[in-house]
Amino acid sequence: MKENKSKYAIMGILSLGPMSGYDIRKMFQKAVANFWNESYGQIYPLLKTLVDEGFAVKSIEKQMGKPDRHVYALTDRGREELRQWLVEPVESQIGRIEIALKLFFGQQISAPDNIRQVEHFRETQRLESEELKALEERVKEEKAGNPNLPYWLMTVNYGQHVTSALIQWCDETLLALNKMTAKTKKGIKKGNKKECSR
Amino acid sequence: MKENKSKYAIMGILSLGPMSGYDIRKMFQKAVANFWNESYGQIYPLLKTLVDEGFAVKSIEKQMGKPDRHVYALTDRGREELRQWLVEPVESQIGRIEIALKLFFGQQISAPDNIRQVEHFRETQRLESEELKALEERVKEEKAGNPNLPYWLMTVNYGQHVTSALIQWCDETLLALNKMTAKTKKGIKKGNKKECSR
DNA sequence: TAGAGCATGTAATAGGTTACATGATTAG
DNA sequence: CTAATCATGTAACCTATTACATGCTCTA
Repeated sequence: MKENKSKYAIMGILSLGPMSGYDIRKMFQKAVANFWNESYGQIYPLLKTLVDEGFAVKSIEKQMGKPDRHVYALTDRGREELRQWLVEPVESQIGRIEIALKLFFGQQISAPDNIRQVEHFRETQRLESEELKALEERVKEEKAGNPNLPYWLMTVNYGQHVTSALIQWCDETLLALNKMTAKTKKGIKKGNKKECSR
Repeated sequence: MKENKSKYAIMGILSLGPMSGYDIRKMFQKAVANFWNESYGQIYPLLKTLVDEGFAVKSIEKQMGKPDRHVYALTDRGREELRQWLVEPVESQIGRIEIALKLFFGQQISAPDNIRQVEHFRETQRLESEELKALEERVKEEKAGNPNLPYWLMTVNYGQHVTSALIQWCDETLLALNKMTAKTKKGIKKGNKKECSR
């Protein structure tokens, strides 16, 4: 069980059509950037091993003025290997969530510092949410009729569900943090009712 | 910006009190397992560097029958270093979400295979959700009065928001996948109305 | 003329898991 | 008697990012 996920990610991209390493990178960045990424340092060496294993074939396209394109295409064996991975159930992966880790140690810093932290996180999620909305529109337009479209929209929807859940969590958490500061301040100075509405 | 997160994670655990590497591992497993993890292979070498950098001090507790405990405690400098990290805003990290990647390539496999995949994922989230509920109860009971408690509950809440959002996403996605198969089958045999309610 | 885009790749480094090595005690 | 728990640590290995090296063309 030492499966290399990057290998399958690259094979998956190649299943959409023959591509160069450069193209693959661009694909990662524009289509799946919100849940996956691969760098050249992974892509180029892995393309070589895919060829060695018989999962892909390479052909060279000469271009004028631009460097040659090394175009890779999945073989039948490669497609079969990919399918086998796709049907294998995903096992739960414990991601590293930095905001949660920092908040877990929140007692070490002041309440306003924690609030600042959560507010900043909320903003990143709001931006992400907007990007996903834009991506949804773009992909619906550009890929109308493409048989992959329904699946692609499901992955966008995944991100949308997560971001809105996190924004909600931020709001709840900010409320709780504000209550904590309010309690602390009450003993020092009362009548200090700052706006807590949201 | 080559910050080693594991280092800060370990310092954070040490901020809760002096501990051995063994204790630290246990802490990760029982308190933050749903969003962070560290293996011995990381913990022991990093504890050594923490001492070298002056962020922790080591003392040895002898025990009878059991191996010695190497107990580490944060120094003032260590606590300061930790605080500096805690207030630094988290930058968005693009996690690798395997279920989304597989679904992105869903066209390569059959609709029932995709359904099986999402149903399995849903089940992992349901289990996770139950574990979080149990963790919440346990921590509320065991850590009543502990000043860390409110922060710890916020991190549990994070997980709860995410899991319920994902369960909802699974239901939506399963509905869409079922519609897709229904459409495909309509042309072949009609009157075959399998239950799609949920 | 500077910088972005096209296009390939490698090397150094960092980050992380797993297996291994050791060995006593205790609970089932 | 077996397995788990206590307890430390290292070595081999895998995975991943970043910086580097090269060099042409097109646009601002």
